[in-house]
Amino acid sequence: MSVAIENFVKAIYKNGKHDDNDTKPGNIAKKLGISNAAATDMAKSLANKNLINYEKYKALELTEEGEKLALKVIRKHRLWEAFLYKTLEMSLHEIHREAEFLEHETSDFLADKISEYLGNPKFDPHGDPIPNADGEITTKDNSTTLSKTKEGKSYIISRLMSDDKEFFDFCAQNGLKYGNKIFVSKQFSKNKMTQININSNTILLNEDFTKIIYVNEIQ
Amino acid sequence: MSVAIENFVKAIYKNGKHDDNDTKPGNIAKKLGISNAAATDMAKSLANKNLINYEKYKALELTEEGEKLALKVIRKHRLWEAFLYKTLEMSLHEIHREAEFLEHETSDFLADKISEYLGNPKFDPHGDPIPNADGEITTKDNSTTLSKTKEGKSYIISRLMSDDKEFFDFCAQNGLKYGNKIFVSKQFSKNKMTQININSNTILLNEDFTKIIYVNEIQ
DNA sequence: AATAATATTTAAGCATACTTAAATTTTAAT
DNA sequence: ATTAAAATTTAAGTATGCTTAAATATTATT
Ligand SMILES: [Mn+2]
Ligand SMILES: [Mn+2]
Ligand SMILES: [Mn+2]
Ligand SMILES: [Mn+2]
Repeated sequence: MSVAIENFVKAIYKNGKHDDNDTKPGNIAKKLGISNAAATDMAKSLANKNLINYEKYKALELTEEGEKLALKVIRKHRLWEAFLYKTLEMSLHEIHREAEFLEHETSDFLADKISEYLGNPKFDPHGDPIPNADGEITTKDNSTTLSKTKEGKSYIISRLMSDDKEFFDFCAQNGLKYGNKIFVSKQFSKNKMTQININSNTILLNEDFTKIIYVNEIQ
Repeated sequence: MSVAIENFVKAIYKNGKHDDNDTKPGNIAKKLGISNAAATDMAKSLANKNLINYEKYKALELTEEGEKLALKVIRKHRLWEAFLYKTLEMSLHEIHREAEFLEHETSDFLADKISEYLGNPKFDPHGDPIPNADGEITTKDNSTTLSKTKEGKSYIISRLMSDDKEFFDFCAQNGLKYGNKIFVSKQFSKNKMTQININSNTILLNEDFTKIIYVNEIQ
């Protein structure tokens, strides 16, 4: 399958996960930076290949086969991120940028080799789950966003959901990293801002960031 | 530059190295598995982009710019081979197969990271030289093929020039590896077969193999 | 030097993945 | 329920990178 097709089914899969964002052609088009007309064309072509179900004017739905392909691409993406992060010590932003291309030129064989080398990790360096070779994700996810946490509790960072360089730079500078511990000292004005303590520093985060940082409460 | 273009200039560069194989469209076409007509089309298009000089019915010649691009692709290819060979312990055949695709989706930044990780190696696991970031190859190559060696002398393997799985499998099984030492015990019938000793085994190689195994004499 | 064989180029056509502009349908607002 | 706004689809067209078949030029053979 071509790069265009792989990016397309991946975009449908990701948009489909969060029902706020839907999978109508226009949204996929926006995500991929192509015209709406191109998205409609591609939708028809993918329906022909049995990768999606397409009904005029309706949201796009992946078939089982389509979802499998999407998960394969996502698996390769996240394995690359984990591999480059570990071996070459690249930043969260850099690994994502490279993985976006490498994901399409990686044999299943190589993906498995990388996975094995890393000890078959279940999560990538952003905390995103890595599908296994059969396209299954073992997501027992009971994490919440930082914006929903309670004052006076401690949490472990479980996921940094973004692909923005500025955000990742900020995280790196302030020790906001997958697996690190933070303490929520105050929630301001109906959770529009969150004050946390980390590494004996106090930092104040606004909603833009607290909504993409996922955490698990420490019992 | 597209994958098609990168493979094309790389093929011209490689065919141009050994004047037995020339760089006329037909030979490039054969190497890439495309029609002669497609090769002519591409030649015109590359001339337009100033990557080659094209004159009807003549051999194709890379411009300085074209050669730079070819060397960049070759650099990435060989860095990938070295990186995968080291980290994932893949075979010579496997690393080549993967590198053939990865070479086109690797930023200069990532290539430099890989190079640095490996200690800026000058040769890949086949013994092929790796161009540096400026596209320079430091090839002070005084190696000869095994077919030209003399009885009773010892040599170090410096290069395995092939992309054939059977050959590499044979090499792996018999300790024929970049950097390993061999002793030439006999040359048969005008060097059509060569008998060598390696790891206390005696093996007899015919010309198909002795012409793609390069060695340096041990003084 | 003429002829046959081989290689290259031209021509016409196709699939993919895009574009913009116009037509149509859906959705939202009055 | 009409109407206006927004999204989707259709239509027409483009660039890339291929194909096969025919025309043309080069190279090899006699
Ligand atoms: Mn990513
Ligand atoms: Mn991608
Ligand atoms: Mn190789
Ligand atoms: Mn290649």
